[in-house]
Amino acid sequence: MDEKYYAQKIEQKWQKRWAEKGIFEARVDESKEKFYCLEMLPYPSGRLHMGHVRNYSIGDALSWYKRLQGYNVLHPIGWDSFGQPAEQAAIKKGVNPREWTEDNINQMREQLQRLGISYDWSREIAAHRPEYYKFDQWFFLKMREMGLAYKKMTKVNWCPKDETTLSNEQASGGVCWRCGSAVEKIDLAQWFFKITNYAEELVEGLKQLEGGWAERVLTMQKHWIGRSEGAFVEFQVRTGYGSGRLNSDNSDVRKDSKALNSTVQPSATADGSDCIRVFTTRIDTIYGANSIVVAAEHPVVLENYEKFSDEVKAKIEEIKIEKAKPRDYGEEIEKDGIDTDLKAINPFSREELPVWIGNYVMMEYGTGAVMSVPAHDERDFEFAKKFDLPIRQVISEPHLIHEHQQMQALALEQAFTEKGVLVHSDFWNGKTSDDAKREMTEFAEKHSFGEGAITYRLRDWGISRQRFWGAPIPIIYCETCGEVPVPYDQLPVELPESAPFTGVGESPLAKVPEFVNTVCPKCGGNKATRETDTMDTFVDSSWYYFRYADPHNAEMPFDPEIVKYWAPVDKYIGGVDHAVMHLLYTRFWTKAMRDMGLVDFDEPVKNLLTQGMVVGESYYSETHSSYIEQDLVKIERDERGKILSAILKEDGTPIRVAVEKMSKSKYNGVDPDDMVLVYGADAVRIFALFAAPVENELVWLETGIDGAVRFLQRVYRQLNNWHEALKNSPPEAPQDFGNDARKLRQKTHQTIKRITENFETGQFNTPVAALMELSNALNDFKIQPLVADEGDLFAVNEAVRSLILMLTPYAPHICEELWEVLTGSEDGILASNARFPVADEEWAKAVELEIPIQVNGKLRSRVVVSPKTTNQELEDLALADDKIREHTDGKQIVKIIVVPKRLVNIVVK
RNA sequence: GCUUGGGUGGCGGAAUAGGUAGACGCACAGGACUUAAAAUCCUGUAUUCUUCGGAGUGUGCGGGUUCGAUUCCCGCCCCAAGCACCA
Repeated sequence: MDEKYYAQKIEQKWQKRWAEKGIFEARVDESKEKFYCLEMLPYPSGRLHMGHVRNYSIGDALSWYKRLQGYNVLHPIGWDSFGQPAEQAAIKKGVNPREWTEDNINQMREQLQRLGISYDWSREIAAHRPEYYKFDQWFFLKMREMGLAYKKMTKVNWCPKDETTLSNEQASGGVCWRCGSAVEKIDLAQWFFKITNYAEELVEGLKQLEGGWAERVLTMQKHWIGRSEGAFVEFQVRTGYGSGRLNSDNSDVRKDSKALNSTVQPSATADGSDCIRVFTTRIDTIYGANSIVVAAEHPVVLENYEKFSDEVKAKIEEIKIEKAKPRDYGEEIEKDGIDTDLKAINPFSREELPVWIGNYVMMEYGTGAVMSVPAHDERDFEFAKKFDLPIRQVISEPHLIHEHQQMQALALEQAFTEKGVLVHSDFWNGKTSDDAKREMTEFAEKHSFGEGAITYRLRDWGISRQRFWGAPIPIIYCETCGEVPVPYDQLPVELPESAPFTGVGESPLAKVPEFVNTVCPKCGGNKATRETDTMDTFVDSSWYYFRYADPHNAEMPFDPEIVKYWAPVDKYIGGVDHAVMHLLYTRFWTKAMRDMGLVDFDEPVKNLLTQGMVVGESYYSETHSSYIEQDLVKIERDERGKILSAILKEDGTPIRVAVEKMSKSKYNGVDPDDMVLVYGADAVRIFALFAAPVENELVWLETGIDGAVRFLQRVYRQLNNWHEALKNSPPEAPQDFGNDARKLRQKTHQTIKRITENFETGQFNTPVAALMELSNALNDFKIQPLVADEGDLFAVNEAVRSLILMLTPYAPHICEELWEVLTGSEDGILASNARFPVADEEWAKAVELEIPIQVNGKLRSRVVVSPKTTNQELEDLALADDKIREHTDGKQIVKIIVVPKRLVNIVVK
C-alpha cells in the first residue's frame, strides 16, 4: 500500500481490471432478481459536461448499491447520435457527419471510462448506425400497418433557423426546443404517429406512476394531454347565404362510448340546414349564451366570406395577421372580433344568437367555435364587456337563488365560473350544475343536436424532418402503385454516404439521385422515388432502452422473452426538460409495442428521478465554441443590456454558462476531464452527489471539491494506519468490548441503518455525510493499532469493512483498492461476492439517551439516561435537576409532559 | 393568470407520524506540529446582551391550533420551473 493516495494510479488500475474481467456485463439469470438502472442516453457532442457527470454518478451509485445487495443489474449506455449538430458541423465546416459523430462518440466513451462509470459496454448502441435505425424503420412499417402512421398535409411548426419541422412538443411555447427561434406555421405534407389514439390511456397511466415519478412531471404530462370532458352542441345557422358543410371536423376528437351511438358526422341536422358545432364543458350554462364566437379560419367564415361586408372582411384579415405574429411569453392579447351578421339558434332556448368572429377562439382546439357565455366564463365576459353584449347569469350560488329568481339580472363584476344551481333556464331551473350537465347532454343526444364528448389538447406526433442526419422513412412513391412501404427484407433503407449540405431548402436527401430514384417493390417499375424526409430523433430514443436488453439482434428490435426479464426500467435518471417530449413519446411507444405483442406491460419506467441542472460560475471549453452560438437558449442581461449568463442546451441537457468568461479565448473553469485529472474521478463523483440533493440545481464551486478529496485521503490514511494490525482481527465477535470499541460498533451499525434507509428514499447527499461521520468516529477512536485488544480490532475491522463497502457506490476505485489491501484478494469487490453490510439492530440501538428538559417549552437542561428509564423516573430526574429548579421553584407546576425517549416539558404558572 | 416546487447561518445543505433547529461539508478565525511552508490534527463559528453561570431573539411575513410549530391550519410576500385565451 502506498503511503499516499494517488487517485490516478488507483483509478487506472481498476478501470483496466474491470474491463478485462467484463465485470459489469449483465446476463439474464432467472434465479436472481433484476434491477434495470438507466440514464438518459447522451447526444455525442464531443465533450462530457458536468450535467452528464452528475447524471451518471447518480446512476452508478444506484447500480453499485443494487449489485452489492445481490441484484442482477443492467446498466447500459449508448448514443443518441442522429440530430442537428452533426449536420450543422457538416454545413459549417464541411465535415462528414458520420465521421464527426463517430469521433465524438470515441472521445466521450473514453471520458466515461475515465470516470469509471460501471457500464456494460458490450451493449453500447448508437442510433446512427444502420443496425439500429433499421428497427426505427421496422417500427415505422408496423405502425403504418396498425394505422398508427399516416401522412397528411397540414399546417406544421417550422423552425426557420434549423430549416425543419417540429412536433408540437418540440415547439412548445412557440419556440424551437433546440435553438429558441420563434416557430412559424407552414403547410407541408408530413408523416404523423397517431399518439392521440392513446390519449386516454396516457392520462390514465399517469395514475399508476404516482409515487414513482415526480409530481411535477406527472402534472406537466397531464396538462399537455389536456383531457377535458364536455359535450358537442350544434347550433343551426340561419343564413340566407349559401349552404355547405359548416362544421369543422379537424378536432382530433374521440367520442366516449356513449357518444359513439350518435351521429358521427353531424354536419347536417334533421331539417337540412347548416350548423355550427361547438364544444363546451359547461352545457349547463347554455341558457346564458349570448352569441356564438368562431375562429377566423372557421369553415363557416370561409363559406360565407364573399357575402360579408368589407368591414367584416377587413377584420378577418387583421385577426389572421395578428395571429401569425410571434408572441412573447407573458404577452396578453386584447380581445377583438366582429359580428358577422349570421345568426345561430340555441337548440335549448330556440333563441337567435349572433355569430361573431373572435380572435380568442383557436381553430386548433375543439371545433374552432364556442358558445359565448359571458356570465360564466372569464374570456367571454371580457369579450362581452368590450363589445357591450348582454350578460345573463344562469348559474347561481345556492344561497342566492331566491334573489336571482326575483330579479332579471344581477350586475356581475366578473364571471362566475364555479358550479352552482341553474336559474333562468326554463325547465332546468333549480338543477345543480352536475345534474344539468348530465341531463342536458342526454337531452341533446336524444334530439340529435349534440353528444357527450372528451377532447384532448394532445395532437398527433409529426415525425417528418427535412434533414439528412436521421433515419430515412421507409416509403417509396411509385407512379403506378402510389405509396408503397419498403418490404421488411429490404431494410434498412441506408443513408447515402453524404449529401449536398446547403442548410437551405428541402431535405438534403432529395438532392441525392442514387438515393431518391429506385424501383417499386410492388410492380418492379423504375418510376419510383423514395421518401426524402427522415424521422424525428425522438423516434430513436423512444425505444432504445429495450434494445439494450438484446442489442445485437439482427431480425427483431429485440427478443420479447429477453425484454420480459429486464423490463420495465426500475430507475430512470435524467433532466426534467424531457418531462413532456421524450417521456411522453416513450410511454406512447410502449403502449404501441404492447399492441404489437412485443411487451406485456403498459408503462416502461417504474421510477423516474429528475435531476437538477448543473450551474457553473464559469464555464468555457474550446470544444464548445462551435456550438455556443446556435445553442444559446436563454440569455440574462443586466440593466445596460450586457449579457450576464446564458443557458447552453447542447443535447437537451441544459447547462448555464457565464458569457463574460466565455469571451476569454482560453479554457477557464469546469470541464470534467480536467477535474478528473486534478482531483480524481472518485472525488469528482462524490462531490457531484454530496454538494446538493439530486433534484436541486447544483452550483459547481471548485472550492467545494476539496472536502471530497480530503475525505477520501483520510479514509485512505485510516486504512493505511490499521490494515497491518487488522490482520489479527478475530473472525468472530469476541465476548467483551471496551468502551471505545462499543461506541464505534454502535456508530457503524447506526450508519449502515441510516444509509440503507437513505438509498431507499432516493437520497444521495446525506449518505455521504453519514459516511464522513463514520470516518470521523474512526478518527476519534484513540486506541492505537499496536495496543488494540481483540475487541478493538474487531470493532475497527467491522467499521472499516462497512465503510469501504458503503462508500463503493460513490467512489468505487478507491474502495476496490482498499478492499484489496484489507482482504488480500485481487478479484475486486463484486467478484469476491461482497455484500452491502446489514445493520445489527441491537448494536444500532442507543445505549444512552440525552433527554432535553424544557420549562414552558424552553430548553433549560439535559439529562443522560439509559433507554430503559421509565417515564416516572424521567419526571423525577427532571424535577430534581438544579437548573430546572431555578425555573420552577416558587411556581405552580401545571403539568408535566414526558415523551418517551424524547423529552420532558414542565409547564409552570 | 393557472399548475407544480421552494424560501433554514457567510455558502451548499441536515432535521418534518409536531418534540434538543443548524448534521455533514465549504469558507473563515485561533492553536498544535514544522527552521518555514504545505499537508495533517485540535478548537471555535446563527444572532444580541452577559456579572461568562447564563438570558433574550431566531427556519420569508402576519395570524391561529398546541405544553411545545421549520413541520399542521388560515391569509399574504418573494423566487424557480412548466403551461398559457384549451371553451
